[in-house]
Amino acid sequence: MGAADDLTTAPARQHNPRGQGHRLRDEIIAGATQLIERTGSEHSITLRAVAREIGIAAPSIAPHFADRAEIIDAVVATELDAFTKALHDAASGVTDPVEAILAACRAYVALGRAHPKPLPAPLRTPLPGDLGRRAASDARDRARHEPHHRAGVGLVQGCIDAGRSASTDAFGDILAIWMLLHGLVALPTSITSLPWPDTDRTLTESVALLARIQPAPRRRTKARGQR
Amino acid sequence: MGAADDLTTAPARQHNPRGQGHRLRDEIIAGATQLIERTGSEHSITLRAVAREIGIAAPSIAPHFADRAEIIDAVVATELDAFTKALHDAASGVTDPVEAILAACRAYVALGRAHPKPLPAPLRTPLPGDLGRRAASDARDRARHEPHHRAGVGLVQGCIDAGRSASTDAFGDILAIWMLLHGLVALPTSITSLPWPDTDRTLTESVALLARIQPAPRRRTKARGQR
DNA sequence: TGTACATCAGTGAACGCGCGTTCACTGATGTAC
DNA sequence: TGTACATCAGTGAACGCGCGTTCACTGATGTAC
Repeated sequence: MGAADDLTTAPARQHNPRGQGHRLRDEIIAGATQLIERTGSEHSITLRAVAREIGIAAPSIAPHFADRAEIIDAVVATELDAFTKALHDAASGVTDPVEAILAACRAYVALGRAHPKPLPAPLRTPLPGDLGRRAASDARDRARHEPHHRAGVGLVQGCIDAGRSASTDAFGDILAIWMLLHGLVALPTSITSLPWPDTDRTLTESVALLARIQPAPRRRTKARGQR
Repeated sequence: MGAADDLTTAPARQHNPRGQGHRLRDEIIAGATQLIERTGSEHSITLRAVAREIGIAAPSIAPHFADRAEIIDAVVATELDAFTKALHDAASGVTDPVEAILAACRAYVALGRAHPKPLPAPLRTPLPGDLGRRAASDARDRARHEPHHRAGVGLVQGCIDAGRSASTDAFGDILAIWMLLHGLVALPTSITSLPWPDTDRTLTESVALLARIQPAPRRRTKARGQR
């Protein structure tokens, strides 16, 4: 065991500075996310596997997470934050209210499909399996999902206010749209043998129906080629 | 180890008759289904657990199933058959075409929700995780899902033929409805903290929209209080 | 300014457990002669 | 009609593996005196 070994073997991770132990928590979440993305399944999340992934000893996880469910929960929470932000960004630059809601819906589907099959799309099967059981902390769960729900209500309301939607229940209609989007992400991915129609066409048409979009803008002085 | 033990301990299962070894296969599927229903997760399917459930030795499974994925696959196939049949039954007695499609949709959601959370609703997350990988035998996968898809096309077509639907694409429209139903089953179950609207109302309204159901029946001599 | 000590951050060997798989086997039943 | 043998259906002990968890520890850094 000469000095050479210190160079070839993993050099015994240097500790985080005092009071900064929580930094490891973020590394654990990042490692778990990588693991899910690489293997395509949250099955692969075990304490030992995550520890291996980021090069620490398995017991070092204990101070930060009680069990694998807590780690997965943290991954989901992180992804959901990014997801909510991406949805917001997708719609925020768009002035036409119908185009805005469609842009958000397209972003939803794109994000959902970008993730590997089983878990990490926060939407795919939002809180699966045993996780669902422990994440039952309803207040937190709600705090996670309400932001994009509220944003969705706003998008439908925008169409109503502009006279582009006949909806009288923005609250309920956006949930129906959400259900459709969930299926639009999940079904063609898992049942690959059926001849699913073009995603964007389905999305555009079906969202328009569920949002009760009206064909004519109703505004008198609609500029035509104005874009 | 007297004769009394033969009565109190499990009496060393008597073999199936010669040539009937395949009977055990059905027992294994039934045991696995029970296990999933009881634990609420296909995680609980292990060769040993299934063997325990039906009182056989673990190696006895090997001749019938190569691994746990094959067992889960068989459970899904069995459930899908029952599911397709239930959908058919739900709609077959109904003469009004709009009511028929709604009845099938209600049956879909009821069946989906009747099953424990994660797997066994064949629809919930149809072919999850590692299963998806191995069930890639596309021809079989298609043979499983095409029957209820075709039935769905027929239901929409029935509405079109009766002048109750403005749909020009029964094929695509039923798929959009399927996506909605998938979300209607999955989302309120997994995200319990949001104030989901009444399921039946959402279903009735949204399916009518996606199937492009027209408000007026168009038939001249519509009987009013006829039931 | 020193120095002893407490605390923090993390290690590494060892454990018991359930898992899938192997291997030699048992006992009933059909079949060849 | 007997009898030896092959086959089928399934058993039970043993294995090696990865897992979560325990336990005593190490070494750096801040703090009290």
